[in-house]
Formats: sequence, structure tokens, C-alpha cells
Amino acid sequence: MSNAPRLTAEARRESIVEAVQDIFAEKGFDGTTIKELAHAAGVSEALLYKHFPSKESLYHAMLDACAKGPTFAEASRILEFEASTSTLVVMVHFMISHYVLGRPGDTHRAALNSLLMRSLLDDGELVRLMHKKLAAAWLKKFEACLQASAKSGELNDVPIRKDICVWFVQHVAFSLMLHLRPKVPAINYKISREELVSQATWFALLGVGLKEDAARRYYSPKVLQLLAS
Amino acid sequence: MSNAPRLTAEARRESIVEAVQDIFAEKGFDGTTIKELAHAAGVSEALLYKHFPSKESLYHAMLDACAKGPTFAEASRILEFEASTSTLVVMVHFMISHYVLGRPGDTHRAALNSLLMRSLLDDGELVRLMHKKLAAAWLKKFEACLQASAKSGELNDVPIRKDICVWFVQHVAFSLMLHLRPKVPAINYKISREELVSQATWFALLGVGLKEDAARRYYSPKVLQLLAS
DNA sequence: TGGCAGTTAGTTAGCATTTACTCACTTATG
DNA sequence: CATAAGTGAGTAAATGCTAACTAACTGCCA
Repeated sequence: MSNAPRLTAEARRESIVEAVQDIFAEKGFDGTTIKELAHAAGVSEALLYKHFPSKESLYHAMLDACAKGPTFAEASRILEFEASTSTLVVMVHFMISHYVLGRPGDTHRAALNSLLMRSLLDDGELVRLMHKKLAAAWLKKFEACLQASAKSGELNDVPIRKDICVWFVQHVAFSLMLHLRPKVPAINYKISREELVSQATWFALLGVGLKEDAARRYYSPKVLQLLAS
Repeated sequence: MSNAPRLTAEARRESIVEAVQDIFAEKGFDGTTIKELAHAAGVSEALLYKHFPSKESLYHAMLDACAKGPTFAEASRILEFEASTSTLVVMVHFMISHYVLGRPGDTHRAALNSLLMRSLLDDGELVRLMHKKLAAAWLKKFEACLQASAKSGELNDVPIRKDICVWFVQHVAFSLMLHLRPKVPAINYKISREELVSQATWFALLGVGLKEDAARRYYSPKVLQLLAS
């Protein structure tokens, strides 16, 4: 490995943190050995310890890096839409397709999902960090959309707190992802992922109180092109 | 430990499988040592190997035992209700309160939740087994309730497959449980668990297409007393 | 420009402990 | 006594981590 380029301390640190993510995500903290981590990072075991005092500190450094990772461009574009029923539809569809379809080749996303699950089995810290960072604005916008929708009479007047139902939508999406994750899915939904997204979106839209005719009006390919535009 | 009673091979096997469940659930396969398992089971490490050829075989024996565990009496009583909107409401409420509230002191249930989660990170096998065993009848009844509800005009005619939306309800419940699991919950819902159950139930009922006024009519303490009766 | 010194990236080889697992042995009981 | 339940004391390999070393880059002065 003498042909490998020499990096500055900081660059090496980052490259390790980056390389280690997939391994930890797949095998978990206890299931991963220093040897595997070093191999994945393309360095000697000893060098890991030059940069991180312990396996655990490396793990936490990696989690921090995940939490600080870049926000999704798509999501932040949606945040600039006006608060309306159609934006609500777009948001719900985005959340669900995001988890169910992922983005092809986005290995980081898959790893992050694993790490989020592991976090929930552990102390939940990563999930809390992620939410703190990127959920605040999203929550606000979602609630604003619900308000707007209610004002325009497209939302049933149901006793569900408008600041909470984003979470219910997220939960449907998250759990779908979880059950689709294993090599052979834990549930056989008997339909394609695209159809599943559409069905789950319908469920979520009705769940937040959207009236049936409004859902039918707004949940169409036309509105969803906003996403691709 | 010489005052401990001597057990027959089979009884010991079962006692080990039983004792080991909580440890594996909490720490995972890789995070648990034979020493811990032996200690929890109150026997020597060597005796474990008299009954199980390896750590892994013990793990799988334990998973099998979980999958074969007793079904819930409450759930099977519900299965005998007539297919109707009120039964639908009861079922949704049951699923959600089951995951969110658990039953106090039911340590087995908490362990099972962890194991299900770990299974999803692994091969999903346990989840599939559990569903195969206890979901089939439940699914059928749920779908029948939806049909009945549609026939009586209490369900919107929405394009969601009636055989799938049980899963959406389950997903909301499951994910709520996941996020409430860590010592400090991953999400601060800002309301009590009881209220959370009620809110999530509303969301799910509307999600499956129940009309607002029907939900309001059926989702009341009165109907839910069916559960306690 | 060349060469030397100090510093920092990186590795090799190993240490102390833990871990999964085994074997020879002991003890209780029908 | 014979059989089966149960254990103490290990073993070989793996694991997390470290010490002692080498190789490359940087700045400095002739």
C-alpha cells in the first residue's frame, strides 16, 4: 500500500469516517472489528488509533458526520413552495417515496437508514440529531400547509394535532422502509414499490384529514411534476 | 450454585431459551457473550454447550421459541367479533395501543419488540414468522371489516387496496413504538402516551378511508369498552 | 540548487485480554 | 451402580489497543 497518496491529518480523518460508515451500518458496532474498519479505510489499524483514541470514538465521530451530512436539495426546494394543499401533497409524497424508493445508487442513504435503526435500538441519539437538524423547518412547513388546507376547506375538521401528524406520515414511510429492507422483504405487499408509494400516500393524505375529493384532485402526476421540475 | 434443583434436559433447555431472551434482545447477538448468557440462565458456560452446539444455534432456538410463543388472548377475542365498522375501530385502537402502551410489566413484549427490530436489520426472518403465525387471521378480519364498513356507507371509496392498509396501520404503531423505545424518546410528541394513542388511532382510521362522522361516532370510550369486557 | 533537521503520515509486530468453545471431572438421582 | 446433570479449568484464536519503528514532506540555510 505504499503507492497510496499521503493525506493531511484532517483529510485522512474524514476519509476514514466516510469509509467506515457502510461497515458500521451493515454490521453494527459490536459486529465490526478494527481490522475490517482499517481495511475498508485502506489504512493500518494503528493509523486508526492515531486519529481516534478508541473504536467507540470512531463510531461516534462517524455518527456526528452523518448527522452533519448535507441536507437534500430536493427537500429544501420544497420548503420554498407556498403553504397550500398541493404542497402538502407534494410533501407527503416526497417523504414516502424518499423512504420507499430511495434514490438509486445512493448507498449513503441506505447506510444512514441502518444507522438510524441501530440508533433506535441504542439511545436514539442519531435520530434526535437528524430530526433537530432537518426536521424543524419541515415540520413548520407541513403544519402551515395543514392550516392553509383547513382554511380553504379541503381538510376535515378532525381532532388531530396539526403539529404531530407529520410524524405519523413519517412513521408510515419509515416502517415501510424497514420492512422492505431485508433481502427478502419482511412483508409481501404483492404490489410494486411505485404502487406501494401511491397507496401509502393516499393513506397518509386521508390520515392527516384531507378530504377525499381534494386528495383526488391534488394527488395526480401533474402535481408531482413539481418535484421533478 | 449447588443448591439449585437439577432439571431434566428438556426443562433445562427451555429454561435457558427463556432466560436468554432478554439479554439477546437488549444487546444483540454480537454484543452478548457466552458468559453473560450462562450467568443469566444460572448455569455454567459448559452446560450451555451441552444443550446447544453453538452460540448461534442458541440464538436461533430462542428466536424459534419467540415465534412459537403464545398468541394474545385479547387479540383472538377480537377476531370473533362480527365484521363491522365498530370492530374496525376496535382493531385499529388495539394495534396502536398494543405497541404504544404495551402492557405494564410485560417484559417479554419489550424484548420481542427489540428482537423484531434486530430481525429487520438482519434477515427479517423472525418478523416473517410472526406475521405468518398471527397475522393471517387478523388480516382477513380487518379486510372483512373494511368491506362491511364500505357496504354500510361509512367508508370513503378511496383507491387503497383493502388487503394492504392493515399494514399501514401496523406501520404507524410499530414506528411509534420504535421512537418511544429509547430511554429518552427519539421524538418529543409533547403529549401523553394515551393521547398519542388516540391521535394515532384517528390518523389511522381516516387513513383507511373511514368517514369523519363515522370515526367520531365509533371512536368513543363506549366502543372501546368492548376491549375490556 | 542541494542537503540536512524537525515534523508528521504511516506501518510492523506484538501485548494483554476476551471470546467461543472443549474436556476431564464431579455429583446427584432413579 | 449406572446414567445423566452439571462444573472447573482450561485452549486456541480473535480482538482492541500500543510501542517502536520507517518514510515522506517542509522549511531553512549554505
